[in-house]
Amino acid sequence: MPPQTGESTRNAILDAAEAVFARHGYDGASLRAIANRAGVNQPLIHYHFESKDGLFRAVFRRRAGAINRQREITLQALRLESGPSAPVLEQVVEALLRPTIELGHDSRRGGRHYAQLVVTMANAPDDRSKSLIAENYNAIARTFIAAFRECLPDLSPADAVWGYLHAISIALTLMAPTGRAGDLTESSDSERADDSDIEAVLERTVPFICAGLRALANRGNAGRAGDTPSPVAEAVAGKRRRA
Amino acid sequence: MPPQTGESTRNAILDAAEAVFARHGYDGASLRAIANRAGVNQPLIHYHFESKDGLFRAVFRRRAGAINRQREITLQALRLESGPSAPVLEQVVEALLRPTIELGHDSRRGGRHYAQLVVTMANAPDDRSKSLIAENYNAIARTFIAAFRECLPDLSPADAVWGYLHAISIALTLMAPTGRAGDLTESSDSERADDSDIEAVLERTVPFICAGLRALANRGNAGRAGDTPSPVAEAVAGKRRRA
DNA sequence: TGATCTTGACTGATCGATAAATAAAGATAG
DNA sequence: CTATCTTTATTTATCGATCAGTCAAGATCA
Repeated sequence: MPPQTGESTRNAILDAAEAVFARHGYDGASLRAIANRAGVNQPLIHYHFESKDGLFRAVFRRRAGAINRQREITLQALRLESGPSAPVLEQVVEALLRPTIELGHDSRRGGRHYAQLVVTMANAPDDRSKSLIAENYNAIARTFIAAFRECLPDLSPADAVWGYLHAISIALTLMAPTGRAGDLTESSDSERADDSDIEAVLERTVPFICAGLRALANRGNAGRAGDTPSPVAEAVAGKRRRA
Repeated sequence: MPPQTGESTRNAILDAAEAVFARHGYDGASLRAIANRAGVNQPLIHYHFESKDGLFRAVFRRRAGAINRQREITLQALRLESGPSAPVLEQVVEALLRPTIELGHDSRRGGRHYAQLVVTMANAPDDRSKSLIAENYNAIARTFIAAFRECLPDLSPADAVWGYLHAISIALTLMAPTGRAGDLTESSDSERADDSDIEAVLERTVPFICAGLRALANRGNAGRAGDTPSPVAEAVAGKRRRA
C-alpha cells in the first residue's frame, strides 16, 4: 500500500479502535483486532500512537470536545434569546441532552461506538476512566448546574447537583440504545416504546427531567401545604427502619 | 491446607471474584488475581466453577435474586396496605430503588462490588452482559411497569416503559457511588451533595422520579391548557432542524 | 531525502485451562 | 477397632495460546 496522507490512516485506526474498544472494553480489545479492522498492521499503531493507552486516549480526545462545544453554543444562544430573564428550562435541558443522543444515534460515523464507550467509562471505577471523565466533563457539568439554578432560583446548590446527575444518568442510557425499551413493551400494547426515534425520545425525556428538577426546587418550601397531590414527605421519610 | 467444607471456599472465591470483576471488568480480571485474593490457588477455581465464564455467571446468580425478591415483597405489602385502591406512587418508586441503593452502600459485605458490576453490565453491549441482564431483570421490570400504570391510569404503556427505564438509569448510577456528587459541589456552597447518605439520596431521588412519571402521564391530555407553567410542547417539538 | 507504511520475526509476560499427585473425611468391611 | 476404599478438596507443575511492544529491513510515494 502506498503511504497515505498520514491523517487518513490515523483516522482509520481511530475509527477501528473506537469500535473495538466499545464492544470489548479496554482489556478485551486487542491491538491486532484493531489493526485488522483498520486494514493496517499492528506495528503501525505504535508508530502513530505510541501505546495502547495512547491510542485509547486519542480515541476519547477526538470526540470529547465536540459534544460539549455544541452544548455550550446552544446554551449561549438561549441566553441571548431570553435577554435579561432566565432561559426556558425545557430548552436548557434539551441543550444538554440533544448532542449526546444525536451522537449515539449516528450510525454512519462512529458516533454510536463512541457513545457506547462513554457510557461504559462513566460508570467504570478504574483510574483511567474516572480521570478521563472528570477531565472532559466536569467543566460542562458546572455550567449546566449553574444554568439550572438560573431557571429555578429555589433550587439549592446541592439539589442542582443531584438534578444534573439524574439528568446525565438518563442521557447516558439514551446515548447507547440497546433496544431494551422495545423488549419491555408488551406485544398487546398499541404503541411500542422505540428508542431509535430521537424526537420521540426527547419529547418524553425532557419533560420527565424538567418535572423532576421542579420537584426538587419545590422540595422543602412547599412543606406541609396541601397543594401537592399526595402525602409525599411522610411516606418517604417516615417509612422503613424495619425491612 | 486441609479440605474445607467446600461451601466456605466457594463463597471466598465468589467474594474475591465479585471484587476483581467489578474493578477490572471481565477481560481485565485474571483468575490468578481472584485466586490470590481468595487465598486459594488458581486451578481450584476450575474445580469449583468449571471455567471463567462459569465463575462470572455464578457471581451474578448469587446476588441477582435477592434484590428483586425484596422489591416484590415490599410491593406486595404496599398492595395489601392500600386495599382495592392503587398504592401510593412514592412508595412504589421507593420499593424499586431502596434495595439497590442499600446494596450499593453495603461495604461490609461485597454488595458495593456487585453494584458496580451490575452498573457496568447494564450498559455493556456484549452478549454475556445483555443476556444476564435480561434473564435477571426483565421480569421485575414488567412488574413495576404495571404498578406504575396502576398508580397513574393516564400513563400510556409506552410511557410507562420510558418512565421505568429513566428510573432505573438513575437508580443504577446511585448504586455505585463514585463521589462525583461531592466533586461537583462548589466549595462555597452551604451544603454538600453527599452520595453516601442513603436517606438523603432517597429523599431527593424519589420525588424527582415521581414528578417525572406524573409529567409523562399528563403529557398530551394536558395539551395547551394554561395551567402548566411554561410553553413546553412547542419549545421541545418545534425547535431545531438547524443546528 | 524523508515521511509513511509493510513484512516478518521476536521477546517476555500473562492468560485460561489441564493433568497428575496428594491430603483429609467418611464410609465400609473384616 | 482397624484396615481399606471412595469421595471431595486442594496443590504443584505445566501446556499452548495470545498479548503488547520492539526491532530490522525494506517498499512506496512526495
